[in-house]
Amino acid sequence: MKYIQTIPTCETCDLQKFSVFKHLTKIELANLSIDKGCNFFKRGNVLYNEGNRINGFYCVNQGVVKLVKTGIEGREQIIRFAQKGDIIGYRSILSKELACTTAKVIDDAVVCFIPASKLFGLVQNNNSFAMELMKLACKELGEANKFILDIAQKTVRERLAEVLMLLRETFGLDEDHVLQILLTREELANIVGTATESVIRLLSEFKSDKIIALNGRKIQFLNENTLIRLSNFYE
Amino acid sequence: MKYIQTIPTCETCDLQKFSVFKHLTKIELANLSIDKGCNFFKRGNVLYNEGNRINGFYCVNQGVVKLVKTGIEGREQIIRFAQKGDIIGYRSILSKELACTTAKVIDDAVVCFIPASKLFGLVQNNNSFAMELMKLACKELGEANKFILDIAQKTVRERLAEVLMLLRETFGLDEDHVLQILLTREELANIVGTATESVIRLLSEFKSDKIIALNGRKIQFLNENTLIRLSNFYE
DNA sequence: AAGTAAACATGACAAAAATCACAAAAACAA
DNA sequence: TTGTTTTTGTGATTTTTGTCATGTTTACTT
Repeated sequence: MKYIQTIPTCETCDLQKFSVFKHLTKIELANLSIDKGCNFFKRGNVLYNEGNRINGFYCVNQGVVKLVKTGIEGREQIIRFAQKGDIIGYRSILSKELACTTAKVIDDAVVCFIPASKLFGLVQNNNSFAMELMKLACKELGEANKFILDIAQKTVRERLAEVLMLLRETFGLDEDHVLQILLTREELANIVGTATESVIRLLSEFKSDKIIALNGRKIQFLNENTLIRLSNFYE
Repeated sequence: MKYIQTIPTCETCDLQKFSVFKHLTKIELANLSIDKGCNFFKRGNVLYNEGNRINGFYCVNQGVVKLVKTGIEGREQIIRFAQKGDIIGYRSILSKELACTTAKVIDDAVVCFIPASKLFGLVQNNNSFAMELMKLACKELGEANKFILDIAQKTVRERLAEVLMLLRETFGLDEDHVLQILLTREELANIVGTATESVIRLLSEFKSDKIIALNGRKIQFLNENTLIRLSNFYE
């Protein structure tokens, strides 16, 4: 964890245009920058731990953070990812509960920290912001509900196929159709909710079926339609 | 579905004291009652279907409603229950998405319907209400995340034990320790995320272990500590 | 009250997935 | 670079869970 020399100000941060902060006035943005902390975190760094009381929320400026819950015998379940423009920790502030996840950096990141008071201030004074925040929470809730259905009803193969497509949507592919996020097999297993060995086996199966190509942690998408079909996509 | 003669007004509704509406002024409550619909629904009635665009939200005055997502081959997954004082449908209004669940009555219910415009009006003009609503969404999100972990990592037996304890918390027991909600084995399976046969087998197992007693759909709790232990409860 | 449909129960079996054991490869640190 | 740790990969085995078949009981309908 390294202190950043030039703290990106919220006013000049181009991420705010697309984020939950998009309806803030110049003054509100300037005010947001005051008291704001900003740090650089390497892969493996933890922003906060499950069960912590956090007194602010985090805005990811660069890199990728995974939010995980720790279960039986320390086994992690990845709940979601946060990348540039995403905010994390706001749930536990708003519901006045302890953090329900651990936030761990998986791709070297620059993350800003904003005290809870600022969040409450904005909610009080800017209705559009309150609405945006609510929309965000409700969207996440919808996604969580969808995931509950999937994990309850789909096979591991279907879920892995679906997770690959979700990762594709979230992180995109480069010009060679290579997924723009590197995850260990264990991390993949911790999203899908299965054993690491199962992911390894299924990935090689997808590979021999020419659906994907593998090169270390790089996953190249060769046949997305089949992947969608394998995920038992409906609706 | 029967029209109620005497529509309960929001001002006189004693549920509002404990609900998300607790910070509304008398005037706001009176205003909420205008345009409000209120109906009686029998078990099996559907308030709205997954995929519907709903233009209002529902407040449960009496009875129990289950929120389900429909998955593979029509198999239902119960996401949550709503009972007296709970509101449903607000998620899809706030996130401006289609309903992500179907709301089905499982215990004869009186349910009020409030147009979306009223909700937006309150969010705009009453910051405490906006905060309450946010808190609610964030609390639900936390519960959903917890459930994802459970379903991903626990065995069916552990999940059933946990679900029984959750139902106990939500609906309570009578003086004979009988759970105050009647669910079919299939509905239990649709909460736990397993096959109906598995629930039947595990319930009889719990019964022969003297953890519960069964009488039709009535479940009597004989040994809650063992149930908690079986649920692999930690933290 | 009789007939029909739904829910409950149980056994046998099959499928899916976890676990264990171990080896090879890759990543990391000194 | 070398040694160490982590990650990846594979086979064998066991456990868990789902599916299918069938019979019984209970609830609902007319």
